[in-house]
Amino acid sequence: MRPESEVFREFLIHKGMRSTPEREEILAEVFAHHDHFDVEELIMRLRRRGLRISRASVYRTLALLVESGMVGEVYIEDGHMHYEHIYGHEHHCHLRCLGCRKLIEFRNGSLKEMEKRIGQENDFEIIGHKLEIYGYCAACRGEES
Amino acid sequence: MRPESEVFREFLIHKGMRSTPEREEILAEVFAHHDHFDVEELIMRLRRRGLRISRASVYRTLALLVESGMVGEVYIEDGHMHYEHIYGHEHHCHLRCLGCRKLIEFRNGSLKEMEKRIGQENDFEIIGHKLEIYGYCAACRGEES
DNA sequence: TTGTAAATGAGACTCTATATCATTATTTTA
DNA sequence: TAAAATAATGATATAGAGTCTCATTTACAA
Ligand SMILES: [Mn+2]
Ligand SMILES: [Mn+2]
Ligand SMILES: [Zn+2]
Ligand SMILES: [Zn+2]
Repeated sequence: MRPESEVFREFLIHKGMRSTPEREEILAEVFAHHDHFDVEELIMRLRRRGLRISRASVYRTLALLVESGMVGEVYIEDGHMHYEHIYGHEHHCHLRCLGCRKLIEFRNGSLKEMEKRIGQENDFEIIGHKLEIYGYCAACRGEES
Repeated sequence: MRPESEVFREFLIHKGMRSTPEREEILAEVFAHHDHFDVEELIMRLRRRGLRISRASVYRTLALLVESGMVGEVYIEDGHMHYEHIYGHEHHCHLRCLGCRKLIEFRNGSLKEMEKRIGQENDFEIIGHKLEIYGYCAACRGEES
């Protein structure tokens, strides 16, 4: 698998855009952790590494990463957008606990077939999906009973 | 099936809250159309009916309707929340066209079984799900080729 | 009818995200 | 390499969604 930096640089060049230190640092930080982060958290992580990249550039670069398909948006009912890196990872969906708000990842092969069927039934060319299942995790069920 | 107003009133009473003309009018308007609306649109519809209900009350009442389960939140990448009435309707998911942004509803029986399996595999008590599939509708595919 | 607790409405406020624009950096061209 | 052209950055202003405050009004129950 080709390194993230290379793929991103190619994406930028293809769009007639430039590779900059800021963009490379943000990319590196985004791929340094596997979790669901928000912009504020990302800025903090960059700061901790001694980098003072402006909020505007962080927002702009995240938009580019999403457009490139290397980063995904995660909807968390929290008033602001969250993100996760995707490139190099198998597609997954999210289980959300309504008790502790924890987000659990799970893989789901059978959605592929379902997608195919739904596409045919609705005359739709399907590119992807977002599935979030919500309920209660083991820990939260235990506490209540 | 019991009328919306009755169900909502019961929900309010159960919470120690009061039934008010504003809440009833908002409820009625929400159930007057089957579509995916935002707060601004809802306020406009109320205005057209000669009602001047404050923005704050509309927001507050929508939150109650969502809490009651009669109304669902619809995530549209548009900078603000959208809603749809749910009570009295079979559960459905959304197909979104990346071309014209149209939102198509579809029903999906096989997700029930999938939910069951995923719940067992992840030790999760599943309450519900949100599935959005995105791709290109027939019209948008036609235009391009 | 009266008292009390809750809801409304106007507007201030918060917060996320975007737009603006002067300055700085990168890339191209000569 | 130097100069010109183009794009990106960062500081800050701005926009917009949604929440909060609080004085006034209303619903409900005693
Ligand atoms: Mn994830
Ligand atoms: Mn719908
Ligand atoms: Zn939990
Ligand atoms: Zn379309």
